[in-house]
Amino acid sequence: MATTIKDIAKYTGLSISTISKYLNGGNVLEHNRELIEEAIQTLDFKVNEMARGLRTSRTMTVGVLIPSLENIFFTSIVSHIESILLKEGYSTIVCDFKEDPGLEEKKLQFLFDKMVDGIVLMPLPGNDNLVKKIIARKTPLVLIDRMINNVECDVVLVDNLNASYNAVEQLIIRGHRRIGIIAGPQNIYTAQERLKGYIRVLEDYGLKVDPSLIKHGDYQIESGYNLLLELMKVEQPPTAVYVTNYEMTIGSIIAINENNIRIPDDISFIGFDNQDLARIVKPALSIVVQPVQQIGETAAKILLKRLRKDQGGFPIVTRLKTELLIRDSIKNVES
Amino acid sequence: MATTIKDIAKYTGLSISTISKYLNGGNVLEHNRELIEEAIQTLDFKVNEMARGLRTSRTMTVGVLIPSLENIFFTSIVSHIESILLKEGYSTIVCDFKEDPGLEEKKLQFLFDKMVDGIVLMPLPGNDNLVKKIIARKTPLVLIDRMINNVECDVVLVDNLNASYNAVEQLIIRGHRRIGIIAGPQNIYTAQERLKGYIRVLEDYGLKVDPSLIKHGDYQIESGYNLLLELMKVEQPPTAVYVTNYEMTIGSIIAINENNIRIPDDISFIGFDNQDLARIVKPALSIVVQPVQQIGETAAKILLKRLRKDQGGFPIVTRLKTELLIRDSIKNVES
DNA sequence: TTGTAGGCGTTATCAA
DNA sequence: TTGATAACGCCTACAA
Repeated sequence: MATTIKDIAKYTGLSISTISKYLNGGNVLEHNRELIEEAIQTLDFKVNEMARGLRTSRTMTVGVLIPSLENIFFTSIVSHIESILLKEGYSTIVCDFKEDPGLEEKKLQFLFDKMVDGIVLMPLPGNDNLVKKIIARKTPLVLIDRMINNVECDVVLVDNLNASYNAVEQLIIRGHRRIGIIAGPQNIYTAQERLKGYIRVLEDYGLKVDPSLIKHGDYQIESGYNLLLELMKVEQPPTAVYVTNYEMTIGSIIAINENNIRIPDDISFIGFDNQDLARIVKPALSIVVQPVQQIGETAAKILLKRLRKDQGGFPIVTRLKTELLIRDSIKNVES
Repeated sequence: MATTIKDIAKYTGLSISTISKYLNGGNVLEHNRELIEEAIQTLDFKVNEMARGLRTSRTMTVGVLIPSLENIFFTSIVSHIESILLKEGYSTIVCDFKEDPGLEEKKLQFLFDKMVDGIVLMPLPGNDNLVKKIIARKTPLVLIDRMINNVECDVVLVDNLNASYNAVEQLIIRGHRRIGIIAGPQNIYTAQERLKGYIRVLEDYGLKVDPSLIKHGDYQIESGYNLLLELMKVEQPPTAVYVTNYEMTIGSIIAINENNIRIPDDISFIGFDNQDLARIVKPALSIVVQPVQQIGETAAKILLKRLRKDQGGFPIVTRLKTELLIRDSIKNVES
């Protein structure tokens, strides 16, 4: 049997309620404090979270809901969330919904049933009412990666617009005038932002935006593969291409390899997200790198703040900067 | 306020204990059964796991302890574990210990404090007493990826020996006689097995095992990089190399690219673990693929069995087969 | 088959 | 500051 408050009470000769008070930060005579601490040490006492939870209806548990556990971008964010929360005694229940909206709802219900104290969510598009549901239950919530329109909520974003802007700008500076983009789904927030950055920088530099150079994929490997080939078949093909997520970057690279397209001679290339990838591919890829650690830590810290009932600054919208790694996949074009 | 058994009792006019009995699979009059089910539906009743847990000292929670959350091999196993457990109402607390033995112990303690009902562990070498600790507490435990000597425990393994055997055999069949291996740490079980398979197949085919062609790395990218270059500098370099985990495969590929080594002309290559990688690299890589889904599902199912107090077949040692994908990275050597 | 009553380990209220 | 006591929601003898 595990030791309980009762045991501590016996050991110290104090009452249960005094021990409980001490445990929750109340004032206790110096002498008693020492006594209690000694008892806790020697008896190896740990509060029973379930009993406590039953009384306080707090579970010291938070749910993290992400689209997939087979995606390094997501899991490495989770990893950083988890280590922050753990320090405060919270355990993290990770659920993925395999990119399936139906599952998203189911898993959320699961988390509700488990009575998590808070939730970190990376929402799929179109499921905005899920977010509303969470908020309606007053469960503290931090969103990651995208905002929901007309809903006030703490959110950690990446500055996708400027990420694109800076990436494409480097291509322009190096003389490229026809630049293709493999963008994401039009209903996904991050995809919209990344596309906006592309368009804006072209406009800022007085270049025309050619719709035939804008391809919308679904963020999966296959569409990266197909769209890259489509781009190469355009009447006047681009001299450079910018791919806006990890999976499509992989797909594009596969297409490039299988079709003997040369980087950067046939096409200059900027990809997204994964540093290892950048080095594996030859020549070394230029990529936009997202600050996964910061994303995770920021989300966790905001959630902890809310868990403490601190509503300061609500809603906190954090926008983190990406990093642009320029490697050997970009060619200078003579003008 | 959430609805409780009490509410169901009121709604149905039955007593709390009858409801409870029903909930736990006891016999109830057909008429009452329907009544209760109706009440549960309309009042949207969910048992309070904390109250139940307080009584039964079960948390309906299992802990999964893996070396890292930034490794697709691990996280995709976790993903499959999680979806099986979820169906049975268990939530999964994932902890990673960032490849740090100190953390491993800490996180385990965390799981104990959270009173998880069971644990799935992928243990680091040398921390065998952790496993013993878990067993001593009688917490159901399933090991993944490696066994512990002199300890009886359910475990899900991959047939690493034959994985290596088959991979290297393909190289031999294609005429290779000097085959290098980038093996893992000598104290890691899987690494030992993979090396054994390499040695055995060489012996079976009457080839001599040349120690200068066996390099031990630490399963990290960097060592894959270094060791591949070392192998190429051996007096009589190998014509083929077999790399025994994902990270070192990446490292090797980077080294190959940066040094303009050609696959398969300069060297034939078989890597490990990641299917995407195989396609990204040009030419397409041959690789050993581990059955991540089976690993996860098997582990989860065994754990569930134990959670049900079913000790049948203890200890269950499952050994799963790998798959060998042969692609374009292997050259036929004329003899 | 159903109901009564006690207790799981904690927190919170109120007196002392 | 401390202590007695009543919940929190559920399960489980035991009695009816």
